[in-house]
Amino acid sequence: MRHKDNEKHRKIIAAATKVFAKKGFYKAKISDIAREAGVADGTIYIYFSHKDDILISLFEEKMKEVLDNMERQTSLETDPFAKIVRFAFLHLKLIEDNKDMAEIIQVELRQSDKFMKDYHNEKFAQYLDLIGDIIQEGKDKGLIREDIIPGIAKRAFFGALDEMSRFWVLSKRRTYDVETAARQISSYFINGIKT
Amino acid sequence: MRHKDNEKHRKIIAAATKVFAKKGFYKAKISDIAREAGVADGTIYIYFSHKDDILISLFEEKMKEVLDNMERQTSLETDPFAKIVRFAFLHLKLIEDNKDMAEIIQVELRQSDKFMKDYHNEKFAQYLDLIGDIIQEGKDKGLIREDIIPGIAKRAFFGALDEMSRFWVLSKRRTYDVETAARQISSYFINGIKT
Amino acid sequence: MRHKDNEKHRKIIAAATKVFAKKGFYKAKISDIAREAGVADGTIYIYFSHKDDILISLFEEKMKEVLDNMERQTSLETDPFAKIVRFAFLHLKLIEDNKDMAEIIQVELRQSDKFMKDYHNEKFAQYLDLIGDIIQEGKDKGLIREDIIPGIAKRAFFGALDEMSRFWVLSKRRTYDVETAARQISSYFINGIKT
Amino acid sequence: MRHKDNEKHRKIIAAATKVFAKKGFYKAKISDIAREAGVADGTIYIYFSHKDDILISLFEEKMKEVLDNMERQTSLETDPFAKIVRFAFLHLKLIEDNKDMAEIIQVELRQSDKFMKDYHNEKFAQYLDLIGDIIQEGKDKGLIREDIIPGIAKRAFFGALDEMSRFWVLSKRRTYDVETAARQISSYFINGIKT
DNA sequence: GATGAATGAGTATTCATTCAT
DNA sequence: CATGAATGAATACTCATTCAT
Repeated sequence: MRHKDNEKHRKIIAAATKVFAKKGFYKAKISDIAREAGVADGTIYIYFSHKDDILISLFEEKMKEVLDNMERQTSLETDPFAKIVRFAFLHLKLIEDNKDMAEIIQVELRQSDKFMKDYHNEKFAQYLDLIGDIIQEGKDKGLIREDIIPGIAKRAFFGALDEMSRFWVLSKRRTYDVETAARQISSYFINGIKT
Repeated sequence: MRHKDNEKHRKIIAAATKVFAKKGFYKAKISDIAREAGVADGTIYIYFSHKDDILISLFEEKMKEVLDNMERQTSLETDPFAKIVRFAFLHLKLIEDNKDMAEIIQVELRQSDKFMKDYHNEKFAQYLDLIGDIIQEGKDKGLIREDIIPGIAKRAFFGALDEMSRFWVLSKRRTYDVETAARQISSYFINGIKT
Repeated sequence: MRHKDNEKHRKIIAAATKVFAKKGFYKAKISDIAREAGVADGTIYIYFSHKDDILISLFEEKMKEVLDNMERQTSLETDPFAKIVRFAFLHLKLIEDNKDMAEIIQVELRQSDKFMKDYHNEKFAQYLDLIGDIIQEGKDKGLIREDIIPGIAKRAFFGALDEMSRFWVLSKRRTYDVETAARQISSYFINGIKT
Repeated sequence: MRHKDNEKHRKIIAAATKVFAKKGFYKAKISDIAREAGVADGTIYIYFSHKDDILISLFEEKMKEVLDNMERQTSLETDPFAKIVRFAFLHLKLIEDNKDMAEIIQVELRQSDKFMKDYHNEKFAQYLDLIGDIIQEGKDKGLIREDIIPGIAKRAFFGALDEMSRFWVLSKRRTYDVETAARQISSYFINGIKT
């Protein structure tokens, strides 16, 4: 009955996304998620072993999707700078289109013990490395200054985008439009590191 | 008995800083903090009305200190770009010198309901505005491009620094030294926005 | 699983009756009641929302039973004076047969905030009105003096019986037998108000 | 410094009367009483050894006064029935004039462990015996029926008055005036027991 | 697989009482 | 005597997790 399994699993993840975003991880009760998903409390433990697991699964599934998508999209461009511009736009667009998810990643995820302590955040490292690879490519092509350290630069660029999205998530409104913010931030970065 | 009051208050804040950083806000028990501070559980409630209050007090006191210090230090420079370099260095140095505090601000603070919901984070806005004011000054002096939007740029710069410090806090090691990171990040930013 | 529900509910009420009578409302711990009922502490909160709710439920259930019984029994007599004699006897007999319950109603019930403040004691008013109605009936039939005020008389009669039972409850012994006390008290009252 | 002692003692008793009546014994905090009395918390423990002691002292002092007064007043009458009428009136008048005190005696006193368990309520027994003595006197004079049992009759009469005052205390209003209630209740009783 | 009643460990907060000043 | 800061024992209630049906 594989089909049915996936169906329940999906419904629980969807319900948890809603409930975590609304109440926060610690305040969200398993029974809230169960009610929202239309299943019994105990059913959740057939698909997830702990409360933390729901949060982590939710994060991993979404991150896999995001990673795949971002990889595909940036590879459509050949110019490293064009890749950077596209990355900025897609990242901020993603936040805009997935407010609940964004709030969970920005705020709630950090409240899970298991996530913060036991979980080596590989997916996030891969996401950062997408930027690192673009920068390295730029350096190889002589487009980016030799003294730029990719390990710092990728974090600086990601941090700039992330702070923008944190602002949007917490202020519950978008002061600047996605395109403007993406263009500004990628322009600082590109001008900042180009040869 | 004013002296004694401040003494206890200080000891509790210091103990809480340690315990929150080690265990996280939700997992930290009042009795842990009391033991660490060398007082009885009940004594904590003479100085703070709730568990949340300890966290918020801790944040406000530190932020006031940081703000005052950062304001004083940046005003020693006259060139806006020199101010930016100094800001980056001081910010990262501060994180390095206050690991516990940094971890609390990065991670734990967001777990306090009262903090996230009822508290308008004025101190943080003022901190960001220190950067915003430098950028505006640079634009006024013709050193920074006219099209740069300070509301986005200040967040991009802060975010770049913050992501670097988050990396340090979470990885529990400093891969790059403070001076290198500060120089890199401020160079991206300055080159990125200068005329 | 309706049967099981009622079973647990009943067991908790029975345990609470015992514990409240022995220790008093404030001193009775939820865990005492749980142990006595043979359930976990948390189980109590499946059936009752607060500690006060146990006390109030306990009171209401017993009062309903008492009221129904008293109404049925007094209606078996046609003579108002015979009704009064029977009321006195049944009231004191009830106390004798339900020492724990009587002590709770006499003493503990008043320690519940919710009971004293938010709860309009309708059941007790109905109980008093059983006496009031008998007196009115007696007046209508010309058996009781015209100047008798039912609102005072019903309280005087109930108070006389209640003081007797308070004495029994607090002294932990019955100095006079139920029948003697009932006959004495109803005789004072009947002779006192008859035409 | 005897005079000063009595002064503080008196102030604390007065404050406690107010606070117990308003909040109830369990909810009244020592610090509430201290504030109301204008002394420090610790000062209360110079004059009383426990919280219960305040309640018990308060009760004893008032009862002594009441007993003395009631004894003096009833001895002014020679006719036992006139004594009964006067007793009823004085008792209800006392309640009316000392609402706070009455509420404490009716309700709060029973919340003190020490009072209910360790304290043999001698003063109250003496108060009841005032009625018992009057009834015995009436029997000796041939005014009251031989079959009347004073131990039951005194409680019936006191209970009638007490229920009336409980009604007044709890309903926070006086539905009938003191004189009417006293006349009614003593008339039931006198007619009920006279030869 | 699904249910949901039952479990019981876990903790912030209160407040009577003490005692150094 | 008076103070009031400090103490720390005491407890109702929550909720993740289990397991008999």
